Amino acid sequence: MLKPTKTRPLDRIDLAILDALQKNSRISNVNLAKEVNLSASPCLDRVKRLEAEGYIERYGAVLNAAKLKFGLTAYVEVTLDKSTSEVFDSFAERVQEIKQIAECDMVAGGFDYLLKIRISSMAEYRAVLGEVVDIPGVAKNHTYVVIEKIKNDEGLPIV
Amino acid sequence: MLKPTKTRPLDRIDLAILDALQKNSRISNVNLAKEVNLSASPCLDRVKRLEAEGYIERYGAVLNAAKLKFGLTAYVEVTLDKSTSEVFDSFAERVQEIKQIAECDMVAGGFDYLLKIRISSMAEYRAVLGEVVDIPGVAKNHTYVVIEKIKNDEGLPIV
DNA sequence: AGAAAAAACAGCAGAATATGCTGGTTATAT
DNA sequence: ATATAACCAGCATATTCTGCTGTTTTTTCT
Repeated sequence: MLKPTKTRPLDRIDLAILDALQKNSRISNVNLAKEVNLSASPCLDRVKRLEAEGYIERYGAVLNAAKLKFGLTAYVEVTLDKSTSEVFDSFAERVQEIKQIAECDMVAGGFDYLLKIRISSMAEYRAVLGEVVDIPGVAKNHTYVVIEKIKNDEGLPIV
Repeated sequence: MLKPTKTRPLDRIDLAILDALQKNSRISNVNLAKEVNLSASPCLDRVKRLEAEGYIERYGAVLNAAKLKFGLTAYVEVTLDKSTSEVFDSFAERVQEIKQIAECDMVAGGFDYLLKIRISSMAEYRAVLGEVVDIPGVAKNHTYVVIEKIKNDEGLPIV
């Protein structure tokens, strides 16, 4: 019989560590320990455990999109004309290859996929849209260009 | 007379540094230097400069949403019934307060705002939707629940 | 409730890293 | 061609990481 991996629930300190790290992943361990009222060693132990248990997927830097020529964002709704796993799979595959597609979700409620694309200009948007509509099975699409960012994704509200 | 701040374009090494950091912000400076074929000091200088010039907005940890009770994602399209700056402002203000709203963009092309919400259950979704429709000026909304994540946002494709 | 076991904790020491400084090189502009 | 400025590598010191030890607290089982 398979013993389930011992998965202790997270306590208040674990959540404080996760929140501190998602707000600033380059904080030194000693400062992190101070922030969560722990000494350095147990704090480091907990961070290692949270990493090992998969609560932390990765540490990343958030870059300034506008300064790096990705100032425009658009959402594209895509409808496929056939619902076969073959069409789904080839669509998913092509989506990985088009680097301007930042995110792609399969959704329920009216169309099939919602794409978030990041581009530098409408000319580049036009080029990307051309690539998307050429994917086999794509029947319809509709684009919504972002005019203003109202709320930025700053991580999970775990506190 | 105001001298424009000397803004040198980014070279290949700068881009390599930014890409390495967005993929792993906790890399040590000496390893980062190795990766971009530099010695430690100039590498650190460049990182500091990229931070100061705003290319790096912040360093964060990406947490596992499913393990932290945010396993469901939904997109909500919202249409307002009046286009006054007063309605816009109060909407933006309320959006900041509702913590399940991870992202909010004002868009052109059919409706006014696209919300990305993260919740743990349909019951919580129902509660959040109630809060959204109670914001003054909200006329219509439509929800698309995410069935499958096809492509995750892994940062800007700067290489 | 009490004893045994397990987990968590703080402090310490050696290894690794960050960081400011110096001198030398390369690129840029006049 | 020369002067100027930016960039680079290496070094020294201060800080931080990280594994280890003994102690305390919490949990579990009787």
